[in-house]
Amino acid sequence: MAKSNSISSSVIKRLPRYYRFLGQLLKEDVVRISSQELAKRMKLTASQIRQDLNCFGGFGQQGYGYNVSDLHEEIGKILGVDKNVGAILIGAGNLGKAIATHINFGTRGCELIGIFDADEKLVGTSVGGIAIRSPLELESFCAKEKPQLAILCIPKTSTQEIADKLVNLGIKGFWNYSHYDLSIEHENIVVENVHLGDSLLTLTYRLNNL
Amino acid sequence: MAKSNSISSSVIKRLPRYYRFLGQLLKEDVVRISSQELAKRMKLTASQIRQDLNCFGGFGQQGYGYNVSDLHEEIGKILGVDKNVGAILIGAGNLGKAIATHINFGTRGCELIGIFDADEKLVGTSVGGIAIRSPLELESFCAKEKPQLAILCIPKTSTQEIADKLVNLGIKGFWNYSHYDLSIEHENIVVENVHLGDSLLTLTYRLNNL
DNA sequence: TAGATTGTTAATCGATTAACAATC
DNA sequence: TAGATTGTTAATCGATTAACAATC
Repeated sequence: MAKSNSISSSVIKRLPRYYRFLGQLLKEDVVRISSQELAKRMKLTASQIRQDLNCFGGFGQQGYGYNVSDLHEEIGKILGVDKNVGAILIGAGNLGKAIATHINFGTRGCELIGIFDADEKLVGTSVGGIAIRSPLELESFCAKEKPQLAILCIPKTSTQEIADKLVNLGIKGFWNYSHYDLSIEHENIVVENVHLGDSLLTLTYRLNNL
Repeated sequence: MAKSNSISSSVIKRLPRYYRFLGQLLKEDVVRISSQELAKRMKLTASQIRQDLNCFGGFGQQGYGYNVSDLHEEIGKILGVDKNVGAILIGAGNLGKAIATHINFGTRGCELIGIFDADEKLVGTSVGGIAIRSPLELESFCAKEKPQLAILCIPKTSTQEIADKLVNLGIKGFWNYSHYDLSIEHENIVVENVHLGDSLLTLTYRLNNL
């Protein structure tokens, strides 16, 4: 897909939200919706919705609007919810365990296939039905199962080192929860740094400046 | 502070990252840094850094750059890390527990002072040294302790209802982890919707479109 | 003083919004 | 056909980058 890389990240970041709202409309048995109605629900402008959707093609019909079910499916395809990307979790502390059990990977084009933790007391136990393995098994596991995605729930001091190692084992994407801004020099590697602490700080800033 | 509300949210969202990087420089015993050096580290432009900082005042010195310790402290003050905002957690499931134990509230101007869960089996137990209470106690607790911030780790179906209730109990800010886009009609309420699932979807989108 | 680097204004770039012809 | 609403182009707005005078 040549076009895909040219989509601005502002648009991409809005796609999951469209997908969620359309899923909700589907649940409410709404068959069709106009950009105007959807804009009202999502607190956006109708213009923006039409612009965003037209990055990927004309999903609507003049005089009618958008078919909710079709549009939901189309956006799902764009996001790749029908894919099955193998994911491994590194670090099974409080946060790692919560991610493993709380995130619905299946509906997001992923499957959690392995969990690793250096703590020997955890190795052998399981979280959400998935056994926790020793990092020593990482190499053979990746060679066999070929996960493409790694979720990092480890201390910031080891993040860069482990990420570099994982790149060599074939990992193409990082969902990074460590308090460290991961950046990978290799080409064709994607990183999503999640900084929950930053999110809290922007909230308290706004709270203190009401 | 009249000025505070006029700061664009693009700038505000970058502040915690500046704060983190300056904290790291401080650890590395770096005394002074130029916008250019900092830009290189943070993968930003020097222009942007100077523009951002000058929203709040001239923290630098021509010909010298910025004093790391001073700038760190100034940004900390702007973000309000020296404040002590009372926070309550609603919902002590996997995610709630992880938030309670994993987030360092103290260094972010907050203090977690109460946890609530409707599950009777959880009431009376504690997480991170804080007792889990019944939602029945919510009203009296808020009247007494006056928390300003609520962290919502509850199912999406009950989010809006509970949030509206909490507004009436004096809550001014919501850190919302439920899979629901919370919006509050009342004035002077701030909401930060965290959608971890959306974050994963944008990552898989990019992964599938490399 | 000369060199370095800020603070700030001006230029550019990109994203959002408005407008409207196309068309269902 | 008439009305509604899209797809798309043009206008606006805001954010980022560049440039440079001020100044330490």
